[in-house]
Amino acid sequence: MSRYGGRLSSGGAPTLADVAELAGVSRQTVSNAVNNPDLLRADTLTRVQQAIEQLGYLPNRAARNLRTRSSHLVGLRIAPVQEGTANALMDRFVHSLVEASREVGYHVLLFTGEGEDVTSGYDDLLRSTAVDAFVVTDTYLGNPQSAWLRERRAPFVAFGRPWTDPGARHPWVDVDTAAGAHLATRHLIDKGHRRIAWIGWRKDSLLGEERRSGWSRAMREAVLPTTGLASRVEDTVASGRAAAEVLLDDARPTGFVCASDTLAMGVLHTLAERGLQAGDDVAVVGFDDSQVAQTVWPGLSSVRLPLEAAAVELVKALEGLLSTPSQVGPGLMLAPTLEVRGTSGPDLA
Amino acid sequence: MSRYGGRLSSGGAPTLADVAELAGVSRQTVSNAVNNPDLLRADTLTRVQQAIEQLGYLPNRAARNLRTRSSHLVGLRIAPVQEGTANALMDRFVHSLVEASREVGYHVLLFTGEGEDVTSGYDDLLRSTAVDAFVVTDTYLGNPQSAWLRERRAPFVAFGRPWTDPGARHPWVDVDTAAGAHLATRHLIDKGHRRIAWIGWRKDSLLGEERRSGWSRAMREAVLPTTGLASRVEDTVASGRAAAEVLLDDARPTGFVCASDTLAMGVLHTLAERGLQAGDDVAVVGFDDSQVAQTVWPGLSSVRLPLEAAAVELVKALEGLLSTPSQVGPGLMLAPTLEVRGTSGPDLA
DNA sequence: GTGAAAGCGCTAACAC
DNA sequence: GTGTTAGCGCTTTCAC
Repeated sequence: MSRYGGRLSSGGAPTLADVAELAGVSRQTVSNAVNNPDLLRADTLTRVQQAIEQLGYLPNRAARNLRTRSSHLVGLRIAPVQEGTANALMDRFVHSLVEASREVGYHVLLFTGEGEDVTSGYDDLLRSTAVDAFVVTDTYLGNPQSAWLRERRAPFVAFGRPWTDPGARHPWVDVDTAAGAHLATRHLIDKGHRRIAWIGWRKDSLLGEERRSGWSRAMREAVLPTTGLASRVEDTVASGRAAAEVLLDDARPTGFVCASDTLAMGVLHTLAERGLQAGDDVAVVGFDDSQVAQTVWPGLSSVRLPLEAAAVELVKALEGLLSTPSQVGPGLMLAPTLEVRGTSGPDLA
Repeated sequence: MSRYGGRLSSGGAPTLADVAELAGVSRQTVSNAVNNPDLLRADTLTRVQQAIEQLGYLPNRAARNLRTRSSHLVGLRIAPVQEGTANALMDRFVHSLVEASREVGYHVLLFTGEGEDVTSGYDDLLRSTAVDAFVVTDTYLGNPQSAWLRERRAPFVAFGRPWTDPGARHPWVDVDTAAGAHLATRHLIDKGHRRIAWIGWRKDSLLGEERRSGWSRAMREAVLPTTGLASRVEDTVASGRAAAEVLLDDARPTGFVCASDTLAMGVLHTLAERGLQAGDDVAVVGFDDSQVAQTVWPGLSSVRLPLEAAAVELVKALEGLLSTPSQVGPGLMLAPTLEVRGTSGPDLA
């Protein structure tokens, strides 16, 4: 990839015309060499490729974008960090999304919602043809962006199923978190626990209810009690701690399964305050496999979401969507795994 | 922002020509209305703006980019998440960077380094004119990208000072982490601690040595001993734990200041294993104010870097760089703060 | 298989 | 102040 020392057309980066001149062909042939190599005769192709190499030519994106009416950019809206929580799924997801996108010739463009109006960021990007498509990540109930994007015929794929949108036609990928909660609960049952509490989110969270169903199903299957063992609170450490206090006093569980690592950390607070050993005295399993779960003593067992795989699948769906828009990608449900750490404790006698 | 129902030129999004026709002016006048409004007469401007509003017109980016030879995109390389550590500075930084960029009309484009060759990702983006500039975040010693970018006359700003690059001409913003370590150490001294240990990084980390200097200066100023109280290890929880064990056995410190929350978590592991109460028995202060520090019991005191401010300053520098490239932005050093939590413990008697 | 012509939508430079 | 002209670098269409 040596730089050509000669005179270029505009003094700036080499263009198609520069390559064409050097190779002694027309501009069109160079374009074909780049985009449809099999259209050229072998020797012409070689000659053009040498010229490209020599000049260090790379197609100008703006020109290509203008001509092809596509930017090869996908938009991703990122939410602010929730300080004081363990919630940080985006890092892993974003990195994987960027890598997977690059492999199919796309780049990820970030934007933020301007305060209240979630759709404003999408609108600008869409109407100014800045991105070809979006990756939507927060599809929780009541979020208008899916329906909004559909109305505008904006191509998008979603991480998260269309919970209540019956008209949804877009490809989506989601994680079966009920299976995750089931996995976590089953894990504690297998260790000998009989009274396993659930700390989840408020009832209006469909995702929370789904996770809860995994716990209750596992308990039901094992013919274990659930009455008085469930709590629904906000997703904060303080709420998790308070819920754990009440549950420990009233229901005497020997294990906790939580809808998030944030809530699980709250449980660990309560245990620490009462001089109880997480793992030895009371088992705790969280959700999301956050860095917090990974680094806290003695290691917080946690359900790990396959974020990397989700991103890869989303990019696949995106590729299909943009190449053959007619084909409706079906939804894809991925299975989470369980990371077993110290707070699972030993097998009970 | 109502959508115009009428017939558009190409059946797609409205263009400058559509607006011009509707407003009864030339395309150039519409362009001026958008980019140099004060060039128009008030009534013309109003008429054009109404037409723009009516059509829901937004300039086509590709066309504008091609013409102005700028993409209004800045590239940011993101590294994979370091699993098993508490290190996750990027989330806060990226969000702030995206917001600050948007306010000056820029978007952030993400890319990843393809394995070994750190510069390859930059090269492609640069030569294909995909981005106008870069934000470089890992300026640690030996990282070739600053020098590489300078050679290619690629505009960039750096989060992190040019540690050893004497030829550096680019604007940069950094955090005075020596001041942070000093703050943390001083905090423990003020609480009555006399034997305060340091757990930092290996000697070849200039950043690690800088942080260490904050500790040693604070100790020296207070005429306190440092001999045998410092440890240099890798940035992992296990290393922090091992270092804490040795230090507790050999040097009997009552407090620890660590170069990262990851190392501090290692100290907490050792304390928990020995039945010692973090805060009450031994004080611990970390670095980075990670979510781990915020959620772990009883709260890990930690030095907080002003990442949001750093991002804002970088965007300012970027703006200056791209509008008046001649003006060399000087380096800017920001001061960290200390988040005091439970592991600081009570004041000693 | 290769080349010539046209034009994507916009803005810089100039004329009026 | 406003309109006209030209062209950014590329790809699509159609001759040859």
